Amino acid sequence: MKANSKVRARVMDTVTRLFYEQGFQATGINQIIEESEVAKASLYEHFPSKEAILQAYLEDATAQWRSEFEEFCKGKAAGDKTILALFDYRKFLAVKRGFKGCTFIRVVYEMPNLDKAALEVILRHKEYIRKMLKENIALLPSRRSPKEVEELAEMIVSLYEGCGVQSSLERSARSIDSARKIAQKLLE
Amino acid sequence: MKANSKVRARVMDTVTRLFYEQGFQATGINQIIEESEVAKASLYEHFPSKEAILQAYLEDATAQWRSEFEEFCKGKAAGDKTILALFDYRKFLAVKRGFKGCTFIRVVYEMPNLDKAALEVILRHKEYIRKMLKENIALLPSRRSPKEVEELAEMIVSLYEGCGVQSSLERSARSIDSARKIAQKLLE
DNA sequence: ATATAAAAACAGACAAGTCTGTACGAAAAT
DNA sequence: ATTTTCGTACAGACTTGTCTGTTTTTATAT
Repeated sequence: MKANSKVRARVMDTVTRLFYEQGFQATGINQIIEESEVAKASLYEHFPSKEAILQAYLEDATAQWRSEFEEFCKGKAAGDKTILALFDYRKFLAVKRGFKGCTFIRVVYEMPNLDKAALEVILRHKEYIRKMLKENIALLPSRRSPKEVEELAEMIVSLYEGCGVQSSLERSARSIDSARKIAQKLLE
Repeated sequence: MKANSKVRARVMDTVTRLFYEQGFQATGINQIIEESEVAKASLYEHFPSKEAILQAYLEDATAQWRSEFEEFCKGKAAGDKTILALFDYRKFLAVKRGFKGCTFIRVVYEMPNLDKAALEVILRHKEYIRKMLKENIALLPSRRSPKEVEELAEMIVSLYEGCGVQSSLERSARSIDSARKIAQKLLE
């Protein structure tokens, strides 16, 4: 009964909060066990190391992102509406969490020599977004060549990542709103 | 004779390398003094704390960035050529340093509760870039309203920051090349 | 339902090492 | 002669991870 244990869930809840607020390195094992209300021995029964916690966290967080985003898109038409929802979701998260930037880029930037497996999870996540963009761009009324689709997707990815960075510098949603408007124009 | 001391310069050279390669937190005082070939007492004679080293590093690095970028623009016409040089310089740096992203965003993302003074230095730097963009956009032959200038600058900032993030994920210059092309098109 | 066996979570001490920053007197440079 | 740099020992607090033994929970058998 290790898989559906409550220890794992409590640890994940805690690190989801702490890793985002403080960063991975600034969060110690002792703080994790204290705030999860879990014994140290129990934690190490579930995760062999702090690195393993990070790995599990990234897997959970990317999955959570996708499911919440898909929820966010419910009721929205495919095409431009879904693409714009990407910016709406980013804004929603940024406001909720105090403009500290993208969870995943944060990890990559904090640890330039990141574990290969961890980077893999993040790349897969970003690939999911890119694919979603391309599919939805292809659905738009104005017909575009594959090359044009590719280029527009690239541009929206840049806008998306760029406004995330910018909003964390300014600690405001201004750049996200702005990026959304620009994207809207590009999608016409 | 503290200002033109060699200790300060050697420490700055070392941390410029180490902070970028490993990150600030992962770089210890002991590693700094060892690789700078400086005694610990000497280091603390020049910098009251590790935080102070970070502050001096950010000031030096932003100043260095600007002077090197201006060197990079020498011989280039004002307007679109200068704006595109921003991407060329980013590519130059990214290739040279192994695609670990923007120096300054790295610091912001690594330490979400960064010192106010340190954040100030970074914001000033990013403001410098934005101002440079607006000035050069205004010089372009196709006349634009102030609002259009503002919006185009915003877009190029996003492209610039976005491709920096993207290139560090992919560990390649592809996204920088791509962003440059898109910028070129937008500037027509 | 109740007794028993097995699994899981517990609290906390401890090891072994890291970290930043201070203090000392000696050596070197100006 | 005065300032700077040096080497190094040290304090004190922190780090991750291990280990021990106890208590609680869960599953099974009667």
